[in-house]
Amino acid sequence: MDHELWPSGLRVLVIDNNSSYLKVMEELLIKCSYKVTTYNNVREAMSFIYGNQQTVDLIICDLFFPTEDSLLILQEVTSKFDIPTVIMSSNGDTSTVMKCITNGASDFLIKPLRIEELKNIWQHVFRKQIFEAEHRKCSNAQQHVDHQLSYGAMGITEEATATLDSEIRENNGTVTDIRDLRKSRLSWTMQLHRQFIAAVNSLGADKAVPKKILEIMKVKHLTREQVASHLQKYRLHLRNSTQALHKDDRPSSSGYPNNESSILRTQLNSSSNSLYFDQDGCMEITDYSLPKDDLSSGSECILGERNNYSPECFQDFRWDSDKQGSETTTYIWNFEAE
DNA sequence: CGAGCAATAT
DNA sequence: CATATTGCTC
Repeated sequence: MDHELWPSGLRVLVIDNNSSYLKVMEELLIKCSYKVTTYNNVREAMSFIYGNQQTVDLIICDLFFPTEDSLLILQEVTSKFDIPTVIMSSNGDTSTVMKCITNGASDFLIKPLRIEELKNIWQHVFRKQIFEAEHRKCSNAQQHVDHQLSYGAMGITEEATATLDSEIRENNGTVTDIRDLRKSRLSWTMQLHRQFIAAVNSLGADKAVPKKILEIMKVKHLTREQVASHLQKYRLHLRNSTQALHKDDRPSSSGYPNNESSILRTQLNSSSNSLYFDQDGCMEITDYSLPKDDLSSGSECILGERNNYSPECFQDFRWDSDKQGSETTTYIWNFEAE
């Protein structure tokens, strides 16, 4: 699969009462570098979904014999959890397909599935994201514009994807969801890192463990492993910088006291080539912001308007480093360096 | 199970 | 390069 641009790790839940076909599906999906969970039993699958709503990106479900029951399940899943659901069946007559689609299915696939079809399946959750983002944008600022036409059929591609990550992931400058199907790996932006730091600080240096940090951050689709990895790096850099500051009174070799210069040097090093860690992450100053953590999970738009409704505003925000070609991950750092 | 750490992989 | 994963100890 393509390296950075493939949504690997997309979490797919497959339901089919035929266990051997489940196995086939699993292999195919793994070849697409998705994460797969399979169930041959609807009840178990449903209880899994109930317990892991935030953990399932897409459901692929066989059309079971009592078609009506399948449709009920379909309705429940799509309405209650808002998880895109694909129906597969060996019987592809039009009325069945129609029923599935009208009951909320994102797609209908004829049963001996080829891997090509599964490769493209992520688009359904991607679409959902885009529509949510667009919808939010409309309800935010504009009351009545003729949207229907504005993003009718395929207008989705260019503009919507360009604004997707900021629209989807940020709410008042607070990151609430990191999922971005164009990228396989998470990028720790300043915002996200600040929330991480806020969580660490509010817990206290000793009690800051990945699981609790994750809870406090309240960022959808962020995993404990990702937090752990970041925490590990964070502590490493923390250790390095304090270590450097400390051994600084004993200059390395020559008879100079040279204190300040080495401090400056270490600070320069850490701020230029690497990260945001020292900027607001310095733990020596411990409780620099205990209170304003979002204990109120709501995080509503109190300030109401961000002026980003029209393309013109974006141009104002454009950095000169903003050459379209380059990847999204990098220019964030330019932003931070300033 | 999960934290923490280093090595290793992508 | 930053992030993810693995393997190990506690």
